[in-house]
Amino acid sequence: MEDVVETAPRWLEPGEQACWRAYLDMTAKLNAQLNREMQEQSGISIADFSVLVQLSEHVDGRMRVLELARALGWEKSRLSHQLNRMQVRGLVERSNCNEDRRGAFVVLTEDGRRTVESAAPQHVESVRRYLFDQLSPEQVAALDTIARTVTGLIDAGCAGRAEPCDDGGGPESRL
Amino acid sequence: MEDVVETAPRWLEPGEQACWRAYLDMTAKLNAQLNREMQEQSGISIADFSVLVQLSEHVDGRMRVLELARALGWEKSRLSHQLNRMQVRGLVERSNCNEDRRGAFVVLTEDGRRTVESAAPQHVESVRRYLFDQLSPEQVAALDTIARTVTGLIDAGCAGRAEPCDDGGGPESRL
DNA sequence: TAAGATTGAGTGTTCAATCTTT
DNA sequence: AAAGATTGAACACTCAATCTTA
Repeated sequence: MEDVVETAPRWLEPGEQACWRAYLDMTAKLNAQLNREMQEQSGISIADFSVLVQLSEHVDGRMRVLELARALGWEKSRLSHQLNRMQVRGLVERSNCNEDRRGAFVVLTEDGRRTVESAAPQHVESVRRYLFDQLSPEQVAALDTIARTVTGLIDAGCAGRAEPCDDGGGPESRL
Repeated sequence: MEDVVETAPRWLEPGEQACWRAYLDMTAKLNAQLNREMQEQSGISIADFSVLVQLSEHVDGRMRVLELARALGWEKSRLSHQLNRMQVRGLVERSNCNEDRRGAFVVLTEDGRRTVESAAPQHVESVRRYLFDQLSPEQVAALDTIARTVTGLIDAGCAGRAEPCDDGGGPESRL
């Protein structure tokens, strides 16, 4: 009756299982910790900081919204909401784009620039303390490789929308 | 005059910088992708799933709220809100604890059990596809070591801070 | 019609305050 | 008072719908 192909699930190996739990734990706690410290030290969130960093790395602290969204890898609506909150707090301003009236610019305010310049060194200290001070060069290289592999795979499958291409799960990987 | 200890900020090395950006990118995208697939395939979020998995690993699918919070490493208020939403959707129920009237039990419903049992194999497939199928055993080991190092450090420092630093998670669990 | 961007509703997360029982 | 748990408000993220200009 049940013609459903009910393949016996391939669970993770014990080592993989442990690694996955450890990974989840690390990302959750590191993220929470960095956010907490950023909030305490500079009064902004990591998301705020990410936006400010991008802007501060551009001439005049000025960027097109879509350009910013792409640089951050964020959805445009997320960025729009984020910019609203930041605008209310005086960290950024918006201005019109004359070449393409559909578009808009985001501009760093003086306050925004001061904030990011004070937050950056402290944030680097945190990242160093929790991560890079703890890792050997080999571990840094390994983490970098892993991260690029995973990100590359997701980016490749996400061409436009979800529905990842199921390749049958064979050992033939794109790498 | 020089009361302000203005140490020149020690920026990250280029390699560290690249690694950090790659790491942020990976965690954001992997998390988003896994959530998307879970939602599409099983109609629940990763957070829902985590709760269901914990409950399903206990006798009678029954746990004290605080026990559950510790197992997940979540703040109690976050869990409480989460349980409210899940209760509305019929995935869990609450019941009183007779030994300690302050406490409460969370219980898996039939629907909750069916949901987690159907979601688990698919989720494992996703995790395998995006992570473990891509990594060598050495990379898995490296990631595990890195994760434990970082988590351990944060847990150690968190003495005066947040809630529980749990680990020692179940030896025999699926995720 | 499509591109650039914003809005609103629904959902998730955090912090502080609250309530009950020990 | 402390422990177990819930609540409300503020903030953050996602999806779909919308608005304006190209």
